[in-house]
This record gives sequence, C-alpha cells and structure tokens, in this order.
Amino acid sequence: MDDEPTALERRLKAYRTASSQSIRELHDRTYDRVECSAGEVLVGRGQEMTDFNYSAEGWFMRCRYTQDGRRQIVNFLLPGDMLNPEVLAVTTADHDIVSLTPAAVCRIRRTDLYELVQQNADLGLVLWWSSAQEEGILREHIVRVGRMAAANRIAHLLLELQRRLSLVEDIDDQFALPITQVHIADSLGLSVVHVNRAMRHLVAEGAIEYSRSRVQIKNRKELAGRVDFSAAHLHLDALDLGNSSA
Amino acid sequence: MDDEPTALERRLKAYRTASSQSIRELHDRTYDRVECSAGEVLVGRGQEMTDFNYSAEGWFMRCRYTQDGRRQIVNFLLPGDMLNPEVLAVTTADHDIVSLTPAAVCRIRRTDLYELVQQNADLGLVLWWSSAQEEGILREHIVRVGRMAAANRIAHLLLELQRRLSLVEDIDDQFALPITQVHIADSLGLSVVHVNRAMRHLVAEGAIEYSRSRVQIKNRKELAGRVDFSAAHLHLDALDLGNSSA
DNA sequence: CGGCCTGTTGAAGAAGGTCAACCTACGTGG
DNA sequence: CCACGTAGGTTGACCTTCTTCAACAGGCCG
Repeated sequence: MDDEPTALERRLKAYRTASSQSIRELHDRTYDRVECSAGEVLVGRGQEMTDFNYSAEGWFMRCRYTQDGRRQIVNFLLPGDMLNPEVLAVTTADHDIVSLTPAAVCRIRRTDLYELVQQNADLGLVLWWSSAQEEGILREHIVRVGRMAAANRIAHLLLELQRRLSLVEDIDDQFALPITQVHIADSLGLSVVHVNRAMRHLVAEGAIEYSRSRVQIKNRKELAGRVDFSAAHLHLDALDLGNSSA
Repeated sequence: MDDEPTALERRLKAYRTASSQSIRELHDRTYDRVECSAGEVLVGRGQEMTDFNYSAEGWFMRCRYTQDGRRQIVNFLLPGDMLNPEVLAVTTADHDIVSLTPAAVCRIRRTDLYELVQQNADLGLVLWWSSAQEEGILREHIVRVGRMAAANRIAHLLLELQRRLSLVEDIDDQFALPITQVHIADSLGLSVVHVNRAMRHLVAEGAIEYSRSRVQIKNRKELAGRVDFSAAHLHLDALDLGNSSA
C-alpha cells in the first residue's frame, strides 16, 4: 500500500532467507488493522486466539500477574514483532499482551496463515526464525534476572532494546524509551525504588544518559563488554541455508 | 522397533492433533542415536547444528555462563523433549546443551526434517506445539525467578518438573529427581546454600519430602494453590483444530 | 487549581549471598 | 577389608543487595 516499508518488512528483512515476496504475502493477507491506545489488554491469559497478530506500530508487553497482585513483564514487543506466531498449533494464551504506547495490531486469519505456510515454505521458516529469536530473548532474560546485579540487568536490557529497535527504526545510541521505571522494574524482577537508584548510578558513572523517556548509551562497546551483552541470541546472522533445494 | 512407545511418542501424544502416524514418521527418519554419560556438552554456544535432535533418554539442561564463571540453567530437557526444534530456520546455538544423566540423543538430518514437514503439515504443527510449550516454560521460569520467593520458586519448579515428567514416565507424586541442589540453585538464580535452607524449610513444613535424589510432593493441590502453580503454560489441552480442512 | 503519574531520596529491615566448617554416602585403590 | 578422596548436603555467622515504607518534587492534564 505505502511506499515506505512497514515495520514487519523492516523487522523480517534481517533474515536473509526471507524474500520480500514472502513478507509481502503476509502483508497482503492482513485483513484487519486495529489501533489502540496505551494500556489496552489485547490478549488476556486464557483467551482463545483465532487470528495471527503482529505489531504494526507501538510497543507491547507480555506479562503475568502473581497471586498477590505483583506483575512480571516477560518480554517487550516492538513494531514488527509477532504477537503469537505459534497460533497455528496453540490458540490459548498463557499470558496477557498489553499495549505500552498508542499502537496498531494487524491480523491474519489462522486458516489464511496456514494456507500461506503450506504454499510458501520460505514463509514458514520466517515464522520459525522469529519464534527462535523470541526464545533466545527469553533465555537471555532468564540469565539477566537470574544471575546479574541490578545495574547490569538494566544496562543489558537497554542494550538489547537498542539493538532490537534498530532493526525497525532508524535510531542510534540515543533513542526514545516509551516505558517507565515501573516497567523496567517489573521486567527485571526488581522494585521501582531500586531501579531508580541503579539507573541514577549508571548515569552517575557515565554509562548512560537518561531523561524524559529518552536514553543515550554513552559507549556501547565498552558497556556491552562490561555487562557481557552479545546480540548472538537475536540470530541476526541467520544465513540463507538453501532450503529451497530440499 | 520396540513394542513399548518411545519417550518421543509418549511426549507428543499429549498433543491431540498429533497422529501416531506423524510421530512414527519422525521416529523412522532418525538416522542416528548417540549415547552419552552425564556431564557431556552436546551442543556448545556458537556451534553450528546440522541435525535436528531429540532426547530419547535422560535429562539435559540448557545453560549459559556469565563472565565471572557463574552459571544460569535456562531449562531442563526431559526424555522426549526436542533439543532444537528451530533448526530449520536457525542453526547457530546461542547456549550450551549438557547432559545431566546418562542419556541418549536421536538425530534427524535437517533436510530430512524439512522434507517431512513439507509432506506432512501435521508434523509441522507438532513441532510448533512443542516449541510453544518450551516458550511457555521459559516465560513461567521468568515469573519464578523474577517475582517469587526462594521456597516458592523451588516448589513451583518441582511441580512443573513432576507434571512434565508424568507425560513421559509413569510416576506419581514421588519421583526420582536426578539433579543436585547446585542445579536447582543455578536454575532458580539462587545460591546453593540458600536452596538448601529453603528446601529444608519445605520439608520441615511438610510440603515435600526429599532424600537421595527422590522427591515426594505431599499435597500437590494444596501446594500448587499456595505457590500459584498452573500447568496452563504447558498447553496440554491443545485441541484438534481441524487444520486438515484448510 | 488540584490530582495523578513518574521520578527521586532517606531510613530501616528482610531476603538472600558468601565464607567456612563439617558430615554423610559412596566409589576406588591398596 | 579398610583408607582415603570426592561429591553432595547441612549448618552457623556475617555481610550485601535489594525491598519496603514514607515523604516529596516536577510535569502534565482536566
């Protein structure tokens, strides 16, 4: 429809096997686009999903709530990210998906996606790649929360978000971070107070700058080395494996 | 080959869409079976994987190491679990896979799996289901590590392992747990000392019994309620969606 | 103007980590 | 058969990290 590439296209073109053709097929099967404001629950735990959804604009979070009402944010979803790539096999949501900013979601019917994947094996691989990426992100998040100190968790998360964001938006080391310290706390398994202190600490030592929902990573390489950040789990180097020969 | 079902068959038959036929096709394409003892690194971070692997026997762990040599166990893999279902799209490992017990891994060539999935859409869904399950487990693990107290983390993990194990082995609330407190600590982001204390506490209050690598969950329902455990993320209720009609 | 959301800071306390010692079970070699 | 070594488990004492509670400041919006 438009001239400039959609978030989905920018997001998926990083996968070398993904032909523009395949991605366009996905795009063309989109039958609905839903705009929403920040804080809307798009999918609730236990809900049945009949469509495949991807984010066209805005940020979302996957989250769970504990008995005592506390929240754990499991992952952030950025423009172009798929909300439920597993929908062909599993349709019951096991967590909530909530918008963090004004956002837009595109929908493809499950049966349409199934048909597409059958016809175009390439597309199936793109879904697998995207899903493998998310699994990598989840594993990395477990390492962050399980074995890193508070300040390092934060820096590590920021480095990851910067990298992910750079796939779909034209940003450099300074970028808009449309989430609050509360979200960072609920993502990293910390209290807001401690997140605040740790971030002030990062600012004080010159690792980052931070004000008004904007973050700047001062020396990305140095910081990445210090907190042991690597983008390996994003699998951005996924090669063309010549699957079409099989 | 054998009369009794393999771990893979037991593992996958929980998915109602999975026909025995499909699972047998997977089984029949297995070209190699590798036995290994405990503590062997089957896959190393950064390594290229040319085959699809699944566990035929024994336990494994997915793990990462931090700069300072500490370890985070990201997930446990049980008999019948797939080690790398994403291999069609992504072949570089972003973490280590290590055997925890004497074990056996079966291998299918990537190209063979690709062919199978093309011919049998059912099988593709089984892979998606298995992968979605693991994602669910990873998300649940993030909640455990991020927002639960030590003793609850342990109880929650034990409940999950019991449930997963019951899919492939004929166990009740007492079962063999072939991992040490060190593994539990590295999985839950705790120190061994604290895991020990918390487990003693669980034993003292009568929630579990524990000795010589055997665990007994005393009152599963009560405990599950108390630590907010639900098996929803395992998606064992995945219905037949009538995909064959598409 | 007032309310609310976000960020910020201080002080006190709890959960969990670290260090260190010791104990038991078990396997191995003499 | 016993001596020894090692891996896993257990406990105490002390210390660090993070949480909780509380108060307050700035910005934004009705």
